[in-house]
Amino acid sequence: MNTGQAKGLLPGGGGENLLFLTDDQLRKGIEAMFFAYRDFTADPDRILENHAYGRAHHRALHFIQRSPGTTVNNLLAILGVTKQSLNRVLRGLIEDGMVESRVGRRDKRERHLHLTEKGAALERMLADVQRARMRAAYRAAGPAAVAGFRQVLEAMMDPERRALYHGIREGGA
Amino acid sequence: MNTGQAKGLLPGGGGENLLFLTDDQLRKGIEAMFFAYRDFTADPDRILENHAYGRAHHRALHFIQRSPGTTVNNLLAILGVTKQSLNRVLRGLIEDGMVESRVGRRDKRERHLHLTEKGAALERMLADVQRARMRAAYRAAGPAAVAGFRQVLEAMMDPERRALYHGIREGGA
DNA sequence: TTGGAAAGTCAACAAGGCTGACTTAAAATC
DNA sequence: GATTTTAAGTCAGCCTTGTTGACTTTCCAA
Repeated sequence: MNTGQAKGLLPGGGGENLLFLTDDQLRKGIEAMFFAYRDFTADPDRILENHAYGRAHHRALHFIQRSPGTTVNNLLAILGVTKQSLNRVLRGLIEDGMVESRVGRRDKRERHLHLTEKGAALERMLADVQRARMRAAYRAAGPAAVAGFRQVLEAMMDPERRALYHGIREGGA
Repeated sequence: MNTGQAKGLLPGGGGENLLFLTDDQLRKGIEAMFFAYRDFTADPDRILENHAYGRAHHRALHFIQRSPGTTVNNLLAILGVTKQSLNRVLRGLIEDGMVESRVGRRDKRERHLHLTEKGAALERMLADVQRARMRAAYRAAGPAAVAGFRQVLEAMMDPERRALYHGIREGGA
């Protein structure tokens, strides 16, 4: 790699300034992702510690809240982990009375996942602190910056993941 | 939480449109971070597998490349892990001839870290694929979006981390 | 009736975090 | 000069969360 693009201006190009594509700018973006992601997860992590849960539990709670009645297979696709890995997490949440697993009505092989009152309360706590940080960042940066933020993140996703990102719905038996 | 802000428009406010601060918009941002970060790390991860290394090794290589001659303590602060955790990773990289650890000239307690030729080559491979994804995303989104992307990520960082993000330099001897 | 899909389980393993305790060497301070 | 502090490194043990592989149960659908 290290294509000519890194130089900034394309000599005969359309005249657009391509300085934002230099290796240095790209590196700053990469480091920003690394640093920001750490702090992005830090607030929920602190709450999870008190409950003997980890980030994996948070993710499960989030997407069950987001799509109540979602099936295990569905969740598997969203989270991108193995059945065994998800099952361990889910088992804990169900045992602790955070998540309810209901046998499907149409297809009895499926299990539809729902948050209990208790689970919804925990999810709300986690979402609140994470949204608080996000809201502060959004407010500080302003609407135009937020639009750009979302655009770049979306462009960074693989096409299949982008489809997931847009099309989380299903569930609901 | 769930302050009135989530409603969108402040009735008596300055007239600015605050729809970008709704809980729904914030949730989309949170999910975008989750999905994008996965794919952001996926390309280097594939390369690392072939070398029996993990993400932790990548991070070490990146920041040593970025600040040649940096000390262990310095790297510790940047990565935000324990000495024991970093040491395990660093030991592997040194044994494999990827990283060189030189006793400090001024302060002989310090060890200054440098990439070897071999280490630099691996780091270049990792950086190349990660930059390629970043470049494609930047190009697709355009310079204005990129500026917003960086602004929001920076606003998401804790102040101390933001200082680190800006002020990685030191090292050098 | 049979094949395949959805879910769940057991076992074993690895990466990469963590804590706590302790050593060595060298610098800094009293 | 003696003492304290700092930088680095090490050993041991633990946890979470990911992995593979093998196997079962249930049930839908061809």
